[in-house]
Amino acid sequence: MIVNGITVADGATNALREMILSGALRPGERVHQDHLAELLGLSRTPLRTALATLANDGLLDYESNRGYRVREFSVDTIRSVFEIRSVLEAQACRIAARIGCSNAMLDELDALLQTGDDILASGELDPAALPAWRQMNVKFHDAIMRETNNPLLGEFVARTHNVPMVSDRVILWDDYTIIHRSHDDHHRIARALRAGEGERAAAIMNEHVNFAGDLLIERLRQDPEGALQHLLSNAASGGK
Amino acid sequence: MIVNGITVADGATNALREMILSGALRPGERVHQDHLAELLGLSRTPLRTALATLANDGLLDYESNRGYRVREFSVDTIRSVFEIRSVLEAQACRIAARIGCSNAMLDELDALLQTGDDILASGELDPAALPAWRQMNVKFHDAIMRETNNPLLGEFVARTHNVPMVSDRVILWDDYTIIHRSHDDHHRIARALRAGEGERAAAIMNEHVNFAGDLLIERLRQDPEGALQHLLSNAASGGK
DNA sequence: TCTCCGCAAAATGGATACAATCTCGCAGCG
DNA sequence: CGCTGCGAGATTGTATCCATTTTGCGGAGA
Repeated sequence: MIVNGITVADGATNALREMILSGALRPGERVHQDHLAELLGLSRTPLRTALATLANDGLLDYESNRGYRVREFSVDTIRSVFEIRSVLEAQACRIAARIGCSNAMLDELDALLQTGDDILASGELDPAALPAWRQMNVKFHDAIMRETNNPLLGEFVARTHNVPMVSDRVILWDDYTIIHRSHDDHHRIARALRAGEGERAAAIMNEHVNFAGDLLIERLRQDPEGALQHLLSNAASGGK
Repeated sequence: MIVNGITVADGATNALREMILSGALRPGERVHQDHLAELLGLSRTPLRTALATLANDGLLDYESNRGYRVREFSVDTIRSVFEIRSVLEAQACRIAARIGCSNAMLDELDALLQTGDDILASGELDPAALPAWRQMNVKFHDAIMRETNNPLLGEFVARTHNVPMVSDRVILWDDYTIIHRSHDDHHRIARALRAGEGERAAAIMNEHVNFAGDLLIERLRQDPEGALQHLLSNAASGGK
């Protein structure tokens, strides 16, 4: 769905999304319409529109006459979403290769690869470089997605980002080796796409996304509360 | 999103979905709130809730202060959705095989296969048997989906059904050879799942769904108007 | 005749009021 | 002592009203 941030309801939608992703509204918590409307300084009508939107996005659960609650995402659910994202992004590689990537797109990938190389050149992970890295990463995946000429595919992947912590805005920025390997995946994916090797690019992309999921879940298991808080604030600060 | 059809808004959502899928509201047509509210016998408030829901489902387009229009789906878009459905359902096979299918589920698949065999036993396609076939087909795909213990996967596949004619409720019921082959796919998928051969089941499922898409698109190209009208009424009569 | 401006009608967005439903505690009974 | 049923408060669902924006027609001027 196209969002034009002109109406009050759209503003409320964005505000609520941030509140949920940032943890201001806790998973499982019930959403009081009167209370929230007063907090946001609007009436219940646009608020309800926003709530319906977020429920359809999968961030809220709804039950008749019992209102909305913030959806709870188990670790299993997060794993599930990575499984979905991995096959969708892999399919994007197949389609892009089949159609044939444009030179403009391949050049854009090269520029993004260079950006990543520069960030990693120092041999260590500078926390200050995280936002730039995140932006590079999002653009890289977006560029492939756009090249498919399959807007639905992009829509579906965007939906996976509605699950907290699955977004490619969330990066585990603490292990140089892992990040370096991840960027090496980017290099190999770009090379495969340039060569028209769709299945090869798809295979790399599939593992690329799946491993990110495995890593995230491992961290969540090791330190559920700490990792969760850190990652949520990480995501919230990366607003699009 | 869970829909419990208790409220007026939920009823309006379902009514509108049928109107769109059945073609009562034509693609590109503008949706007048006052007019529709009167037609459905309710006020604009629940109607607007329903419109917002369907817009998020992707059946309507929305623009601020200019209301809703019925979304137009090109043939390319339909092709795109089959590409998405094929990889998602294939992934469902992988997951189900990895986890290991329960005996209850395998028995259910066997019963559904038998139902299909019985319908095909006559050696020709009886139009009267279409609803039973459609039900069998939906249940077969659903059973695999449920076995993944990945509710998100089912949610995502359900979203693909919001695109007219992509739903597995829509069957091209005119070529015995093709239907027979399709059911043979079902047999092979079930056998592979029983044997724990996830990748094999996934490969068959992928082709199974993709071919259905190719077939549908070929028909749409041959006789755009006729096939479209026939299939839409086909889908509308198959309400869940 | 064409274009542009402006106003009026229509349609949407939002606020408020009212109805229906649920929640939860308390009292009465077994 | 625990369970059931009732009722008041809280909360959600719907209707109606008003404000804002869009749209389209018509007239004035070039």
